[in-house]
Amino acid sequence: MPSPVAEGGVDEGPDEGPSRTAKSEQTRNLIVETALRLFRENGYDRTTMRAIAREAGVSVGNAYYYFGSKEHLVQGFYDRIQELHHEACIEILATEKGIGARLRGVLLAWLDIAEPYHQFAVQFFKNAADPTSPLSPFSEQSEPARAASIALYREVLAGATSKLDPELREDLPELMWLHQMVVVLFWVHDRSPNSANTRMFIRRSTPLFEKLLRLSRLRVLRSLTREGVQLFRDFGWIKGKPSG
Amino acid sequence: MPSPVAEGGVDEGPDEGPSRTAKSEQTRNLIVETALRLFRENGYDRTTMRAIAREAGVSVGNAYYYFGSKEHLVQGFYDRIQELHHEACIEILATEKGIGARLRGVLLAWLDIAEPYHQFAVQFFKNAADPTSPLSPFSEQSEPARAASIALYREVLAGATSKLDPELREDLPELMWLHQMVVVLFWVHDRSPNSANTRMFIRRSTPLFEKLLRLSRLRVLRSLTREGVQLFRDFGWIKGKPSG
DNA sequence: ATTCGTACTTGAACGCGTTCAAAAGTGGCT
DNA sequence: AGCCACTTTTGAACGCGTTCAAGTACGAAT
Repeated sequence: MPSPVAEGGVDEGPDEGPSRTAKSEQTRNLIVETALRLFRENGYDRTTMRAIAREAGVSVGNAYYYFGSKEHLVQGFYDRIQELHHEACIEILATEKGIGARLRGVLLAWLDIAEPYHQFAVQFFKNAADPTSPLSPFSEQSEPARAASIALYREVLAGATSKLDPELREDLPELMWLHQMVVVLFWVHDRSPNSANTRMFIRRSTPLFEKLLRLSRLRVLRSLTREGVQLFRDFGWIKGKPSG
Repeated sequence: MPSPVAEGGVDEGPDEGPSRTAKSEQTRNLIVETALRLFRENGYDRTTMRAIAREAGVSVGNAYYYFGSKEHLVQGFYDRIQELHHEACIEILATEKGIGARLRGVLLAWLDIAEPYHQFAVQFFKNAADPTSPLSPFSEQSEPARAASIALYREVLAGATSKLDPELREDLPELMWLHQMVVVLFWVHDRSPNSANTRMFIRRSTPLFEKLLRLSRLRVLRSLTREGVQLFRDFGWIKGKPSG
């Protein structure tokens, strides 16, 4: 499927791992597919690198040639989820028009897609808490995935009919992404069947969120809102210019 | 220092690990002290169980007799911090009277105490994100430490002179504990010298918190506040009765 | 003093993630 | 063909956390 690279052979690939010839791409995919299947079937901890290599028909060392560590295989999980989620959101955003409903739909869609990996997600979320890990959603390596996700929330906002504080509107997509990180944290801890609790949490918290947005336009709350947003900016959680 | 247990010899100790004779208590302490020292000096990852055992003058197996795993040694870190923090807070709470100042003092005191373990804290926070780990601050095993911490925030609130929504007041200590978890998460990610960013974050967010508390008494915000608090209750994050 | 039961201690061994020197494949050049 | 530089693949070996069958120490009972 992927067209072979026509360059001289220098490993100047923009992303991680060795250069991408057709052959190596094939092996690479074989390994990550096998790994994700085993993760789904047996969980992350019980899946050994030796088992992944055996099932894929390669040697352990070969897996490490393409992926720096067992954790790096999890990046495949990110990418897969991202892609499926984006597809699923297209039709949701085409139908729903209220900001609350759009947000709710997007979050619930994520849940549906991530559900098969629930038990395995516990392990992957350990990395998220480690700022030194390239797998942290805050890391530089995760920037593309993060940007794509924030762009999605920009669409959520763009198509919504509700009136909003224009100053807040600018920063909302990034705040919504942070909010999703909270939802994911909730989900990881959720042991109820089919993550019913997380779904209930989304259904109940999104109307509150909508109400909060409406109230933020009130005069009494204006200064609080601004100071709050400025705090987020100054610490680099969202991109707006610092107050300095 | 600890009085020997005078019982028949059945291992019915209320907390984890084997029974506590004077001898075993000594060995246990020796191991955890050595571990914490090495964690401080070399970080968590670079400290091996073999090194801990060697430095303590015992065998590896002996360390595992007292502590179920390397992670369990981290519980010693929790306990140590807890104790020092409580001591430090006594005089702070005796002098400061405003709710914002009290909260700020308590949080900054925690930072001062935890600072020597900063690099090691990254590792320990991985466990916090894992709900299946007994080391998670949300786990059953951490209940005593969590209760002690919440009691501290009850004191923070009790001695404060500010007027508050009485309904909110009841649940505030637990909400403040959740807030501290957020501060810790921030701190773990903070790479600035002497955690200056976290200190700045505390200094700027506590006044906002105070302002938010005052505003919560306004009529327009009442229903939002109630629904928000009820959400926290229904999902068991704080102890108030569910709305069922 | 001997025995007995329990508390404590040992260190070799296991399975894991990971590394690395060396082998095998691949394609362009003469 | 033969050589060369490079990419890809191999699997034994390393160090780690952890386990466990076997040992030792010690107070109480005989």
